[in-house]
Amino acid sequence: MIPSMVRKQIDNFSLEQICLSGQCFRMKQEDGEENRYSLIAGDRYLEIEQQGNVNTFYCDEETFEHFWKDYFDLERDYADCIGRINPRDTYLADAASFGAGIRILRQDLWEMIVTFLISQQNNIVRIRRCIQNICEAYGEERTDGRGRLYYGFPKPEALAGLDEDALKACNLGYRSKYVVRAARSVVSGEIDLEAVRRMSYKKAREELLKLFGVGEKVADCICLFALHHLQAFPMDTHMIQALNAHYKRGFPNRRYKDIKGIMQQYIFYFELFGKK
DNA sequence: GCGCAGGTAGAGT
DNA sequence: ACTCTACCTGCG
Repeated sequence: MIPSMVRKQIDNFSLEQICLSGQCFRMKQEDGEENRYSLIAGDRYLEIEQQGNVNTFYCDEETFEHFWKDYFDLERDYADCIGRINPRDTYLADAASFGAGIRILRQDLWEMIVTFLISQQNNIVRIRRCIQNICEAYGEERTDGRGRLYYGFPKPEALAGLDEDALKACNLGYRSKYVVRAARSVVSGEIDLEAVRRMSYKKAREELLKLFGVGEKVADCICLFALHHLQAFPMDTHMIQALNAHYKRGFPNRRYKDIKGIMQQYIFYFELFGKK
């Protein structure tokens, strides 16, 4: 049987940039295969090949239309967002031009809660390893299209019963208890993820802040990368530095009110990878 | 050895 | 309302 695939031309879409922009820790470039990426989202596995603006998604049409199109936010016109940048703001214009291929994904809520709990005071290499570790230890085994084994993301139920320090074995360090307690909060119904999904940005943020270990930065990352609240503007150390250097009179929140999160990603990515 | 990496909770002013 | 510090771990 020939594996099914979907081929699409898409502008402003760079898998490399999405992969590096630090919002998705389960997408990686396949070694030895230059333009090929693999991605695990929840329990789904996808391979994509990217040559210029031609993208081949290795899945059937139905799955692409129903899931991945939405996941990668392919319906949104990012050129239009970039076009809204104040031309006199050369810093933001440069950042956006550098990161034009970034897209804000629509990732799984539970997965983002755990991922960004792990991200605090941590570096990207280790974050990826931590996630890989908990998936291998507590995620369900699955096989991809080529018969290779991979692990889904551990469900709250799989983590809720653990000792608070159990995930230190997965290199989470002091973040172990944050993750275990979050799992308990979900399983006990103390926080209702389905309800959070339906909430406004303000309400969802408030709700997420109730979780032990979730502060403002992590709550905003979850709002942006899982709930697609584009008003969210996560402030981490890099953003504080960038805003101090380039927006002494404050970031123009009003102008970008409904797409601040996209601008945040351009700045963040530019700060990390754009400087020579 | 020491400081830091995409923070946060808790205690102390 | 601020400011300070401990917190795991690995890497330079």
